[in-house]
Amino acid sequence: MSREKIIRGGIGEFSENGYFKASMDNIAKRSNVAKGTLYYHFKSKSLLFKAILTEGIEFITKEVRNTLKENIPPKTQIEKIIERQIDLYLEYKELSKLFFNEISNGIDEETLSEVKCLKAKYVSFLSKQLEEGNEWGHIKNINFEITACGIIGYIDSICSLYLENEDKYNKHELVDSIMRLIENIMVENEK
Amino acid sequence: MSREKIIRGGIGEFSENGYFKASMDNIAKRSNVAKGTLYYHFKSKSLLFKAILTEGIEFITKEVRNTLKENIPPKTQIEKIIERQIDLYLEYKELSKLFFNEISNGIDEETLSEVKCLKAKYVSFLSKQLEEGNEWGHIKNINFEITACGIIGYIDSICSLYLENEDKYNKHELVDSIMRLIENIMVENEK
Amino acid sequence: MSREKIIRGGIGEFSENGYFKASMDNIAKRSNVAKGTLYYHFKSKSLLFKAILTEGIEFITKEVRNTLKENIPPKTQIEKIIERQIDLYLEYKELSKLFFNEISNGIDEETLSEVKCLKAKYVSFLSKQLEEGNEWGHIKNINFEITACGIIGYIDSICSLYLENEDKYNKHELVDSIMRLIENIMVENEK
Amino acid sequence: MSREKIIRGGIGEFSENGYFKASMDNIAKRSNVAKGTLYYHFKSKSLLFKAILTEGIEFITKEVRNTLKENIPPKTQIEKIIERQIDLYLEYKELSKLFFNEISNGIDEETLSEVKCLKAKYVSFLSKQLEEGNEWGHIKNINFEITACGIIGYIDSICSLYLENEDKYNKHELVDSIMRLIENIMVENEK
DNA sequence: AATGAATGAGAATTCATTCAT
DNA sequence: CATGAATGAATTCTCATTCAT
Repeated sequence: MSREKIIRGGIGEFSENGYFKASMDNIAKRSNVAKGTLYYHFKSKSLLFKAILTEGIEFITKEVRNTLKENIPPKTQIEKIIERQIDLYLEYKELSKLFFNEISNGIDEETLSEVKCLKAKYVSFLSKQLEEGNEWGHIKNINFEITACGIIGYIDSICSLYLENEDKYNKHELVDSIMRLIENIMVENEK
Repeated sequence: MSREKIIRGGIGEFSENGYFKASMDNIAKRSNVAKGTLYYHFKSKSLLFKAILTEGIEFITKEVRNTLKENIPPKTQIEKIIERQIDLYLEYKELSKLFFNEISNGIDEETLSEVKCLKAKYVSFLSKQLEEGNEWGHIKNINFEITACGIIGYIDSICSLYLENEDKYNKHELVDSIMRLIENIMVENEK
Repeated sequence: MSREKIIRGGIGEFSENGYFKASMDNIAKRSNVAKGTLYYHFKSKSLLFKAILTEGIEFITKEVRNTLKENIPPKTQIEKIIERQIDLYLEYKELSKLFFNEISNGIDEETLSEVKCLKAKYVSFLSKQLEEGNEWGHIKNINFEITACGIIGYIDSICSLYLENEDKYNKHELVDSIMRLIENIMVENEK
Repeated sequence: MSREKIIRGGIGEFSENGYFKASMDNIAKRSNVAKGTLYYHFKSKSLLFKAILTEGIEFITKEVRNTLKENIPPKTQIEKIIERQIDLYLEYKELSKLFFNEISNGIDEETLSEVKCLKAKYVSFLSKQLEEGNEWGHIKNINFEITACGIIGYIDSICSLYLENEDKYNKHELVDSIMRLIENIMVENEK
């Protein structure tokens, strides 16, 4: 029970203040547990952070994977994936902010590298989808790892823009702006 | 003289450790000045940070603007800009890491918003280039602000990837991966 | 337990060195607690100072009030009050020095005004005693607030003098010197 | 020229913020001189403070002494002195606040004791006036040093009260409240 | 499992003072 | 006489972590 409360409280505190300005005191308050309880469940601040990030990214990856369906054109597949990721980003914006922006310098080496590994896996997953899609397409000579990584940065960037100007932009425009870019490397075979 | 030394020392310390883990003590040591000197030139840590970021982004923006030439096709124009930005990112990687990744939560409100403003101006600049380029092209219905913002996130993301795996990837692949994406929205008139 | 130790240590340090030269480090040492403990119990130096002053003046006021008895001539009443206050001043000289002398400029606005309020209440209390006493006496046209305030300044001033020259003066002379002054405005009815 | 400017600037800064919160930086700014100039004229902060206090008290003492006239009744003499002191207090309130309230703990031992000496001299002067006046009067058994010291505390206290509530009280009430107290120990011979 | 008082290392910041010009 | 950049010791305050209950 407490563990769950702490994870939720931690997501809020970390995403609102960033890893460093987040304090264990505040997390305890937000979670309605005593400070000692934090340390009963998690050995340290950075381990709590890692747990949140790990569980968060696992959840998001699973959700995105669930959009995969068989027998649909790869272009549509990619589109679905991107659409789903954007939706998840906007729905779980706190978690997303953590995952995409708080993985920066200063966090202790070990945690940092484990989290980077999680992110790399996600890039790898998207990369494979692109590659697979491309097998049916006609564009060669593209480095899919790089492109996948770039697309994730692209999505992060525009979702942040959207969240800061929710009235100014339209959710559809986000997906559109990416699809416009990648549709040409994902041309169907029959063409 | 001292001021210059501090700016240089600050860039190193901030980009290596991030805003929060960076300490004024270390900055003083790196800069070879006494701690008090830091405060003689900059009223606070966050103001030093802001100064570094402001001067840094101004330098980068100016450099990128210098690639603009008249009478060349807009697609080439954009390509030059992106190429230049990637080169600058990789050359001034410390500064770039600061500008692209350290603008996150936790930094004090005022500094944060001023820095966001600087970034927004940069997005705006790129956006205008895209728009102008497009006037000669044939694709409509694209939100240039969003696309420009996304492209910047894309560049940041792949440059970081590159810097962490310098042996694995090739600098040309970076530029390529973007150009492949945007060349289709930047088709020349005569087509 | 710690809180009590800190209050005691704080009284000593503050009265010995004044608010500004008193250091939290020293207070921690005097109180035999770690520096962090100070901040666990009191949010800041000025809040610790305020707590000490507030609790101190409450104690003193209560003690002085306890000297009030019914059915004794007002002149005697006043005499008892003044005698008691002087005794308390000399007994709790550290606290008294704080209350009477350390409420000066430089302390942060909020603390300062709250402490001034405490002092004003004390003036008010003495003023009422004078006024009540006077109802039985014969002197009119005196501003009791001003007189009460002045008497407190008088007491402070002579007690300080006494404490700095304990061998030179005699405790009785202190009370005497005031009573000689006010006995004429506190003449009994029957006269 | 500079010296004079610094003294004036110092009085303002010290009385507004107290000795400790006053900063040499601010004094320099208020005085329109560079910080180095401060140290050209005064070896240290506490020596500047001492200079201000010494010159100030000398000025005030001289002014009060000037009210002395020959061949007037001692009671009237005392009254004139007190009236003059109150007037000076209110006219030079900044300086007065310094002289009466900023002589507290924390200031370095040497300066402190010299300033205390100045104050003692002033007490002594008033004491002599009381004593002399009394020779013509009829009250014995009073310690004039103590009474003089108390009266000075009384005056300080009520002047502070007045300055904080200038609308509430009347300047005449201040003098009155003291004279009412001391007139009885200053009865003329012929009575 | 859970608590919260206590800790102390580490950080930012201040400011009187110095000194080369 | 006057300056102001540079200094560094001292100070307040923060906060992750521990531990007895």
